[in-house]
Amino acid sequence: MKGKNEIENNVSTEDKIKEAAKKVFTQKGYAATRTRDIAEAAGLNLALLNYYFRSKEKLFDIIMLETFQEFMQNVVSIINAPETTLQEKIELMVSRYIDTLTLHPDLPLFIITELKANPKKFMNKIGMKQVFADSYLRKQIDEIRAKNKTTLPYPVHHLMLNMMSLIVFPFVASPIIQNVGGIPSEQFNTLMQERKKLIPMWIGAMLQPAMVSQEIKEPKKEVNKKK
Amino acid sequence: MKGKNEIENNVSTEDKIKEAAKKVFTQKGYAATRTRDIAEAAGLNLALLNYYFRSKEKLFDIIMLETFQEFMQNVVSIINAPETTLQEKIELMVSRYIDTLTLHPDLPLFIITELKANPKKFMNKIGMKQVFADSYLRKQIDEIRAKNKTTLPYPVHHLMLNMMSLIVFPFVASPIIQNVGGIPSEQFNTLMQERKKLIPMWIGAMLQPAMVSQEIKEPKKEVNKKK
DNA sequence: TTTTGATTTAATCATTTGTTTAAAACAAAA
DNA sequence: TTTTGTTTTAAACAAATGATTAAATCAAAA
Repeated sequence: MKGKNEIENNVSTEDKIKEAAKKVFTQKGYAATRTRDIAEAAGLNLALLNYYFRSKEKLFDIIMLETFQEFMQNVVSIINAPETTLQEKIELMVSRYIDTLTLHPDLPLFIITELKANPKKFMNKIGMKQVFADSYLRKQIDEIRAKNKTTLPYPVHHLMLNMMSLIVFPFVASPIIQNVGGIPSEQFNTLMQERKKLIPMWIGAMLQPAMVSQEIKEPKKEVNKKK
Repeated sequence: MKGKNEIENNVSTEDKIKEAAKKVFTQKGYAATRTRDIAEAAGLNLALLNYYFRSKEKLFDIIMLETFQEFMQNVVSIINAPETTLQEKIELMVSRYIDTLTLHPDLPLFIITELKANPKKFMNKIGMKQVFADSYLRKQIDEIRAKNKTTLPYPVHHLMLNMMSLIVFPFVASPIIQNVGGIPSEQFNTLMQERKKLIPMWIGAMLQPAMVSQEIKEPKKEVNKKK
């Protein structure tokens, strides 16, 4: 026999709950969300959460895992494509991430916070160690270094770190940038769009042997200029 | 008359509470910390928190404000010094921030999370809008741009954004970097130390008119190379 | 020493919050 | 229509949690 809700408004209550849970959890974090918040956001009776998912924690684990995988999948398929050049890979990653984060700016802070709150719990279930080390992207970077007959004056890790920093941090820090830095949200989005072109350029520069020791050309400072 | 605790072990109970509160709050965030956690961390009776600070929230507000100001003070004094060159300012900021964050890696995530959870509350009390826009650093960057007879192909905001991203993000994302990226904590710290020299170099490169459109020199890709 | 006001403690309170339960509503099968 | 298994609801429970209280303790002043 079948319950009434297999298809209702085209979406099952189970999915309504997941949708609402994802919204509230990613916005406020596990500790700050009340099961009642989720029920209200879903427009459903509180008891349904436990009926479908047993407990707040089990529901959260599902959301957390799905969100994390969704977030990482973005990058995995790109960095392992054999048919794109390094330049293309970088441009693709930057562009796709900025689009994703513009739509879902809460994701990175959510993932980082919850992973930090409970590292052991998710570390295993995620099985994602070495994604970068074994990637095709990594192979291509090594190729560049060989071709240029130069060793970058720093471990490759910095490159990946820089790329993620330049892409993700502005979104993570947007509460500060917008409130403290006094940058309104439209201007913020414009800046992020500009970065689609700028970040690949900056990363490119970091791969140039020529820029090994850049110094800033600036007017000599005179101390006590004001006497 | 005087209570017994004016000086005890050289530190008042009020300060013990603040110290413990700062530790627990910055580590777990407001929502996830229990007043009992703080009392236990301080080795004090639970009721003392309310005796000295009235409520969890009032105690939190004090910690939050002090922490934020401490975090910002680092930068304010540096970027407004008239006697240092731009290059020196950048090196100083990078170096000091990396040292601070190595000692207190929880600070940025804490500040960002709590500011996001309650923007209105802290926005006003902080009075820190326009710190960058009015800074001496900003003036110096504009000088460089004039001197180089080039306009950077992007708004100045990106520079400050990049610097903060390159410095702060690795610490914010350290749960991912260490657990998912499989980088142990000693190697992580080594990387951060390396960045004291690298970040000023990278930022320097971003100020060069020459690097306006860097492209990566790489071997041409052949599709189906494995055929 | 006694007194006094501040500080600390153990116990308790009231509210919030995750979860359960028993009954009602429902939709499909018989 | 009646039966049956599923889904939903209102109500209640138990534990957690922030806050309060009244008594005990303490250190300095008288």
